[in-house]
Amino acid sequence: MNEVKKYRTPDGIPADIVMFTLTRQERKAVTKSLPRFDLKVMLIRRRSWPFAGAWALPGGFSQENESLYETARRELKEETGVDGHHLEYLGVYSKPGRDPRGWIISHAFFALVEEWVLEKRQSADDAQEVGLFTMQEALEELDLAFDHREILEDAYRRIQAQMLQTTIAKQFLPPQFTLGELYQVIQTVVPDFAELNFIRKITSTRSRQGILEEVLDETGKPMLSNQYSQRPAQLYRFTDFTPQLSIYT
Amino acid sequence: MNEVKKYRTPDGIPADIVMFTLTRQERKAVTKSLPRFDLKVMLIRRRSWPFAGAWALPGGFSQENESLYETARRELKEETGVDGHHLEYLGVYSKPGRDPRGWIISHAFFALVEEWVLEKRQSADDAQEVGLFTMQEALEELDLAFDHREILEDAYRRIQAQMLQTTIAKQFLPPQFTLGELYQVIQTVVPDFAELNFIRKITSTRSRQGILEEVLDETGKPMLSNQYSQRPAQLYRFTDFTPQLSIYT
DNA sequence: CCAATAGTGTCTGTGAGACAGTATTAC
DNA sequence: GTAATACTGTCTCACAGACACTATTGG
Repeated sequence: MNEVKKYRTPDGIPADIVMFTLTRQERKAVTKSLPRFDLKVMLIRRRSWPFAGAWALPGGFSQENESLYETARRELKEETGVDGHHLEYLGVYSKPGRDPRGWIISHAFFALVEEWVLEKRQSADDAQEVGLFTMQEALEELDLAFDHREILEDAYRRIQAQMLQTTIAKQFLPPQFTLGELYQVIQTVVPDFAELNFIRKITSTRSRQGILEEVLDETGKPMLSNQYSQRPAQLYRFTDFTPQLSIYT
Repeated sequence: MNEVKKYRTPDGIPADIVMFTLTRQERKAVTKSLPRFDLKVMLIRRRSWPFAGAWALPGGFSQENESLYETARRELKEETGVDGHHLEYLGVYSKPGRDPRGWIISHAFFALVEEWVLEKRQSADDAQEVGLFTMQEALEELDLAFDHREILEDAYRRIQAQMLQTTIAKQFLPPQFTLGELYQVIQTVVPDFAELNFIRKITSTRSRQGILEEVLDETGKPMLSNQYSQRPAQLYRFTDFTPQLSIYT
């Protein structure tokens, strides 16, 4: 471990960011109805070699005076104009030959961003072509630059696992929400998720001392919302509690 | 992304490996008894600057023609003399100043290794001082080099989560094992784990179509073992099934 | 018989899963 | 009334949790 500098060192250490957002679908319903969403990812079109013209994940090189998380945070802020988003490390991509420019080891992060942030970015930036794509479009119809398809696949798997095992759903929800909204968000990210008795289970005794709690108003009465339904629905919020999952219990 | 080589680049990209093993405790019981284990980690004592004399995780620098996983695999094989162990990526450690030698970004992995492999290594290598330490010793009593204490803490958390959420327990078990053995392994890694009705739950109807299956002999009769108990116990093996955990179900 | 592990019996309460039915309210 | 969502009723079966009890067998 003390032969530093005798060997060849990498040519660059970028951080690439998978920026997820939920976009709201247009719905033509005669009465109020629950929003439906699409999970989308932000990509930028490369203008120069290599992979000129291909879509790629936004990213940038790390500098000596910052950690990789700080690199990612800086890039995310540069891309969105907003700070404070959920940003999480995904992994390292270091396969030889992954970047024709040389020995370049990329660190992937994923971020959860509100729709309006990316839309603003999309319209504001005339220097760079920016696009929002569904997972299917990005994974099956585009030829992404570098190994970004692999990164995106990993990120997709990760966000799906996180959606079911953690409370990151809150990143896509207002502080208070109805169970219908929560269900829509989960289903958007994990289409296979189907729980017939979702309300039952999430409000059952065990879960009641759990991840969600009812929102009460000043007088202690349950707070309702009829934003998405005729019949008002109970508002919930996430607690600080994160359950420990186990396959053995 | 096309300004490569104009900027300063890192001075080295090592992979550091947290090598976990279970060591068998001596037990003085009058009859056959279940083995008790300690979770231990392998450290090596540094001989040169920086942190000369301090204990550190084994590791080595990545080369241009290999991915970081391959670096880790190579280092693991060099350290143990054995290939094919469970080896998993843990994360990147890139805080500025973490290594006085320069801009050095480390990638941590953790590996699960059998006790005998490390014991052989320990006695065979007279060039390097090698030690096996319990988590408590390593985290509370030693001053580890670099940020290796932080890495070790992360690895400990990770292996505990993995032990409960995946079937890596099988890495510490023979292909066929009794439920008592499995319970000991889980409890060694996750001391908080306590399930009064462990056998009940793991063999209940739902779990029966689950992660474990009974081992049968050629004639279809259940296979038993009395290695650790007077009364023979049913042998089990892990299936290929890995359940999807969710906080919403 | 004893020690040590490997189970089973039993009881209560609660959840899972399926699906029908009722509630609410803007339009 | 209708549409859309938000629940509640009801039923069966299985599991969770607690703890006592029986089973096995080498020494």
